[in-house]
Amino acid sequence: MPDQTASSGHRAAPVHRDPDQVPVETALSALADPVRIQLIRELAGDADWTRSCGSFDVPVGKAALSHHFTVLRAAGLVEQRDQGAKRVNRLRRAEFDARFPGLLALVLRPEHPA
Amino acid sequence: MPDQTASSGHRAAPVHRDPDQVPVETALSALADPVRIQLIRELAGDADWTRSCGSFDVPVGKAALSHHFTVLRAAGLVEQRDQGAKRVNRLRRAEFDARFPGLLALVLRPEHPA
DNA sequence: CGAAGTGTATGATTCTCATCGAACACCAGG
DNA sequence: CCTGGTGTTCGATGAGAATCATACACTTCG
Repeated sequence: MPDQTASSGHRAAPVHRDPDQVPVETALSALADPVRIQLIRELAGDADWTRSCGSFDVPVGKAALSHHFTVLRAAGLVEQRDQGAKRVNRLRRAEFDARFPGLLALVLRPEHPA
Repeated sequence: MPDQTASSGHRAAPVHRDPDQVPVETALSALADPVRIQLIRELAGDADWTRSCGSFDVPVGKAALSHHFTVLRAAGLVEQRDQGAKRVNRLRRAEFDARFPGLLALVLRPEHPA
């Protein structure tokens, strides 16, 4: 009977970085990619811990997707948690916004004025 | 006897792009480079039209420097004007900030306290 | 005019990064 | 236990970016 806190296992454990320790240049280059921008936007649209990595509609394979999440974690933009077989995500809104005020808003903002 | 408005000549004329027509991704990748960040920072420290392209203390050659300015122009970050033999620069603070509020501030902000 | 200074254009080189395919590890369910 | 689903890792590939050295165009000044 599986524990309700789930994940009794010992797995790789995703490497996170606190937004406070992220250089500006890293944050900018993390967001300067169309695929990652789309990930952030979709992630912002749903509640925390409701989206698994594979649930995003992006035009890349699994390997590339995994890479993008690594970049996002290293930039302090997303947090990941293992939930059973899946790895679920959370956008670190408050923390990231405290470190880089307004930056997330620019990316989440609806595209092209005209 | 040189005209006081200077530049009687017919030269290449630098290609500019209005910040309103710049995609977010372009702005971010333009600022996601250490050399260009330094250029923006130095440029912000002095008055408009007082800095020529060669007056920046960056660890790259002339060709690469010229390339970086091309990128900055295409991102709507700087404006250039020919003044005699030199090409002088101006940071498009207001216009760029109107298009991407807060972004320039993040880059100009003093680097991580610790 | 000739020389020196400033910036651009071109071509080649190097590096980084995004991507894929395949192999592997882990979890859940029959 | 075996199978299908999820995600990571590895190696290789390709595209794009940054850089340099050289050559060129234009300006200014002697």
